[in-house]
Amino acid sequence: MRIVILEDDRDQADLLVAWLEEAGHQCAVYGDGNAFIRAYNQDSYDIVLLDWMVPNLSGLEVLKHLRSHLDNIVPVVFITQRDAEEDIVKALEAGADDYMTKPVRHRETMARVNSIARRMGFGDDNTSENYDFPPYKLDTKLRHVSVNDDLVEMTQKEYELTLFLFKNLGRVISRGHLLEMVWGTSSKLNTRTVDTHISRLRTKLKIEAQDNWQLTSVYRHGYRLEQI
Amino acid sequence: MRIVILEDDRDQADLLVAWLEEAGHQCAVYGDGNAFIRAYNQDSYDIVLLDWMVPNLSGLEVLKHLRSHLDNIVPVVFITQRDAEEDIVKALEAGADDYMTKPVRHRETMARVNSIARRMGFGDDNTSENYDFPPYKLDTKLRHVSVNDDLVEMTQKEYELTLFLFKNLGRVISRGHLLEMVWGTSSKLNTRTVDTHISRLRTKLKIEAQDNWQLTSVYRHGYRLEQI
DNA sequence: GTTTGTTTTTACGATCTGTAACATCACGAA
DNA sequence: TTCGTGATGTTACAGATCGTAAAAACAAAC
Repeated sequence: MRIVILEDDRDQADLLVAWLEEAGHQCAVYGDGNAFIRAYNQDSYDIVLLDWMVPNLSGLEVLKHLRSHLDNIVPVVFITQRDAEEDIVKALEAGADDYMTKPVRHRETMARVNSIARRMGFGDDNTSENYDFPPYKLDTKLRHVSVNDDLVEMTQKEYELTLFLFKNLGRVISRGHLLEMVWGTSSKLNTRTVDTHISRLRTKLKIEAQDNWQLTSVYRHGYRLEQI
Repeated sequence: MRIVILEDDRDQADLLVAWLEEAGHQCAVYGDGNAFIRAYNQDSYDIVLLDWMVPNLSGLEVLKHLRSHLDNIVPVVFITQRDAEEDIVKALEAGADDYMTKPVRHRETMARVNSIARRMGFGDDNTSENYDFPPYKLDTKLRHVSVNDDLVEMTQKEYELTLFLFKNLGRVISRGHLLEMVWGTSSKLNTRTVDTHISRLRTKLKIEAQDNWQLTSVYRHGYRLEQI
């Protein structure tokens, strides 16, 4: 998964990155609040790890900005000093999903990240979970998508993209994010492949014909599938 | 939120700023009445904290000037000595929304600020709210704006700006404030982007054709959308 | 090698958005 | 009051971005 970390302590960040990359995740690290927000303006991630004490803008400020302006769905794990209990309350109230206290430990970190991953259905393929958002149905076992119970003929890539979009319903997903999670190619941002596939999905899923669904582009960012 | 503080005691101000920034707010501090008014001439805020005793112009004078010349909507919290009860009456009569007595305490301060924040709808995502100001209607779910039930074709930026203006009906909003809340860019004040977009909105919303609506510029400040 | 189905690139028109340009307006100084 | 300076209103435009169709590249099966 794509994980972004806000942490000004270099060593601390390196440690987290090492653990997470070992587990097969992709990490981006920013050292201060403004850099983090600038980055999130251009891109999207699957998990956010926020340190409380960072230069420039506190983690809490970043969190509030994230929730109100950028993404109020992405899971956020807050990292704070062990003794600052009231910080925890504030962080959770402001929309954090979980927290850890410093010093962070390997097992705990991976447990929390994996828990989120599982909850998001990113585990292995044993999550034979199905999705039912009328008129759409996804059968993850058979890799079938249907509209009003009519099977939609889809290629591999189209199915993967559809599944990912449904897993991130309501969120703006950057092209980089899609390329990485669906195509597996990091870098390589100067391609129009994503756009082409989105266009094809719009046709195949008959999005236009549904009055409560839209698959919209967000200028200079990416795409969002939502039910309204 | 954007909070401006008038307080000449450096320590006192630092304390307030620390608390407020910790809670994710953005603060500006001025030490005397004239500086405060000069600042408010150039910018707008979501909350004003006014100390009673400041050099140059008393808090009450500042408040009166603020209400009569600058902004008679922004919530003002007045800070006064514990024993000066008559000051409180005067302050509330002059248009203050709330007051606190010195020495200010953490819990109390945050409670009052949060209350205002909640009242202003800055709390959580009350984004499912719709707005109905005839002949204008905003559907925040569909991100649609209509005039006399005719859908107005808008780009995303235009919609965001419209929404923000309606959320701040009757208030003068500085360009800096708009750039920060709609564009997400602090700094960068030497652009005419806001003006251009406002102009486009005037056309699309047919402001001129409505005899009880105006979207006016306030010289060297910003813009105000109001129903008259 | 050919066929067939999939994926990516290319191409081009439409759309979005900030800047430039210039006319007009507001305000303060003389 | 008049005048000058800087701010605003508005339109035009340029560069970037997006939608989509069609061509090209690729890959697997025959």
